[in-house]
Amino acid sequence: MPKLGMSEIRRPQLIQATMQVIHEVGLSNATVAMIGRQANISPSIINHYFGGKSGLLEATMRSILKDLSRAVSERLQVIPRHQVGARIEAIVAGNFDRKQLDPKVVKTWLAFWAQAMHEPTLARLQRINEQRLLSHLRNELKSLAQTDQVEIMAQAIAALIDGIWLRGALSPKGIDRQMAKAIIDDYLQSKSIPLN
Amino acid sequence: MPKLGMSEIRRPQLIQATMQVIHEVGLSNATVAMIGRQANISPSIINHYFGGKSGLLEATMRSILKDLSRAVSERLQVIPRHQVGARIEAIVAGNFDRKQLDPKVVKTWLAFWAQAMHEPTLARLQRINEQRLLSHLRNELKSLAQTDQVEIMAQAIAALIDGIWLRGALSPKGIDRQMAKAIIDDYLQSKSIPLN
Amino acid sequence: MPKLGMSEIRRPQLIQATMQVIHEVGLSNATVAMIGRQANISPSIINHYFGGKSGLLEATMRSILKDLSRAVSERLQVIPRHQVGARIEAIVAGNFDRKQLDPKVVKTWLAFWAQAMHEPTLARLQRINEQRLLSHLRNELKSLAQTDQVEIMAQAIAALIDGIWLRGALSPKGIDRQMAKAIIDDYLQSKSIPLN
Amino acid sequence: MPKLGMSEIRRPQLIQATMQVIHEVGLSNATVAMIGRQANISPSIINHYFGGKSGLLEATMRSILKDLSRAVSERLQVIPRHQVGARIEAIVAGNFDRKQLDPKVVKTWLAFWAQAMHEPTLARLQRINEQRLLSHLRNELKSLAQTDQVEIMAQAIAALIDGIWLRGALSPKGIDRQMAKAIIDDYLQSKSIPLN
DNA sequence: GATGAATGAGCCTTCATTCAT
DNA sequence: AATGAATGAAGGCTCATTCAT
Repeated sequence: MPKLGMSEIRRPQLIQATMQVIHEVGLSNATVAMIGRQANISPSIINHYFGGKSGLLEATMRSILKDLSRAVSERLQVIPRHQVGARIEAIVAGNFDRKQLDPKVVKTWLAFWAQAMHEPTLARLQRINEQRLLSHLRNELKSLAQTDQVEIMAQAIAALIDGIWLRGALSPKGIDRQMAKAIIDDYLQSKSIPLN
Repeated sequence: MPKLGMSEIRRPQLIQATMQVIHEVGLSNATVAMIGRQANISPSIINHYFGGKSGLLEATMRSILKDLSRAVSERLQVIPRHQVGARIEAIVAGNFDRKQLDPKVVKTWLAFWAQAMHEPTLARLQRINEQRLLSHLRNELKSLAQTDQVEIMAQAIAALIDGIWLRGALSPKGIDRQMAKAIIDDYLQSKSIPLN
Repeated sequence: MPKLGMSEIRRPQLIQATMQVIHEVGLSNATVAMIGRQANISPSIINHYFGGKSGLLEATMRSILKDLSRAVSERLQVIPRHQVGARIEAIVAGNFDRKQLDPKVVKTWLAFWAQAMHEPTLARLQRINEQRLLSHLRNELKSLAQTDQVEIMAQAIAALIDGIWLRGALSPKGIDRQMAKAIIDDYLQSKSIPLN
Repeated sequence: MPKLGMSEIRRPQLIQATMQVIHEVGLSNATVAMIGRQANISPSIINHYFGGKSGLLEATMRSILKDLSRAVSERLQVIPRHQVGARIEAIVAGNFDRKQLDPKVVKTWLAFWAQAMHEPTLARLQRINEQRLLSHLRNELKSLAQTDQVEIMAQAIAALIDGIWLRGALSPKGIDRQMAKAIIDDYLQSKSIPLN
């Protein structure tokens, strides 16, 4: 966790460097030295401010999660409460925001997931994120159906988002934003949710 | 890839040990020595037969993929061609086969995905698997709708399967097989696909 | 030292294989497995018959030394005792016998020397060879000069032989047999030794 | 090759330690750990600065070659151009400089030669040295004889130097500096080169 | 605050050798 | 006589981390 006092210019540089290196060689092959070199920062300082390699990954993920959260919030803010379909589309769009599709970010997500299974700190981070999406969706859906259906639909949409994202991440073609929207809109229509 | 000649008794032991160790400490912390100890096998022989740590992961994933493939095939075999809904349910059920939900297997999958982004051999393995699911689904759906819809539905079901699987994997509660079936059946009903 | 009983066909094969592998990768990188493969012989048998890697090098050098010894003897036998110049030339020619110039043999010699400094068994072998050349030369020269001069000339000729051989071995052009003869003949002439 | 920045005190220590260990157990048995221990330096730092074991050998040989080169140059500098015999004696003496006769150095030379046949970097080093001696000698001799004779004499003296050196290195008595001088002076006299 | 020198722990891998067949 | 499976020991090297400047 970032001690205050670290130059606020260098922090984002370091986080970008972390993602870049993970992009190039993977988390397990990434070394503190590589990351430092990428950011033109001495490796020692990474230890000093982030308390080691895993602290750096945590900070990096916090940054990505914040971006994700903002991408969703911004889109929701401009859509009235009662336009449920549009609001769900906004949530989806936020999850497929351009920043989240950057290959660097994509690879960092995957590395994060694999690592989160073995580091409690990361696991907590992951759980919060997982629940946030669900709760956003439940929130929108609760006016449209009864509890059981709400739960199923929320889980379905969340699964669609994550599933499309994952399959795209693993495919050489990358994540197709249009396709994602088409698939989920189609689902919403099947469920008679008007998109406005 | 496993040279022939390795005792056919020890191979599966070694693969189980690999998954067990990945389960316990994660792929990046897993050492050949740990795996050897777990299987009561000298680390040297692992290198001899699998050509190193990454060869071992590859062999392990091939084994998991074969299990997955069989889990689907077996279920499909007993359902007539024309019962499309049931066949899709069979595909889904195969993907949520008990073996695939074992935490050891789940963690190995995640490690595999993260690693596949940086090792071509693993990437190829991953791509084959990704396509196999899609092609199974397209095959079933093509008698029900026109091409465009088939594609969207196939992608949706694939995404639901992977998304539910992933979210379950990352959740402390694990993967809920009933829930998975409920969500996907609900989707099929929305699409007016009879489940027989 | 070769236990009797080893197939007399395989022994020379193994020695050839040893030199071949030393030629290709050097002694320190040569492994028993490589040598076995080269000779189509299981590595275990090398241990069985030669008592390990160093025993194999010893046997190989014994074989080379025997060849060298024979190359000299054969040439001396056909030259009358009193034709001292010609006999010295014969000794020189034997040391530059075609077999001794084979790159495989050359590299094995160098490896042997380096190793001999640290293995008594090899050192003894080396010492015998070193003395044999000197004593051959002293033998021929003693009728031509007085003791002091004999010693100096014997040492000089021995040094010329070994020096030319060594410099050639280390040069990319290899050992030049004609040049060797020219240099040493020139030396003998300077010393007024008639070549007949 | 040595990255700059390594403490200039420790570099020579490390090179001495390398020779010492080669002296004791030979190059192939020498381990980075042994050398580090000998110099009171952690093995890791050797890799850091020399890029591995072979880099260390290279640095060590460069150091020995520099000593050799200086030993010759110093002696040549104090002898007038026209005293050819004395200058050749100086070259010889430089090659038999006390430092070069140290058993540690002798064994390192032998190890170097054997290794140079299989490592291009070392081979280049070796070739430069081989040519330097010849060109020194040709330079001195060219005023005394015609081209053909010059070449033969240069090769002869070079061979005598290396041959005496090698035979001494391999002999339990070591290299005899007086004997070396006697043999080569004798050769020069036979060739009517005045020693002044 | 920042750096680079230094380290020690540990991992992958190789290999000579042994053993059961 | 011969083999190939198996092992234990060890080596080179990498890397996160610490320390003195």
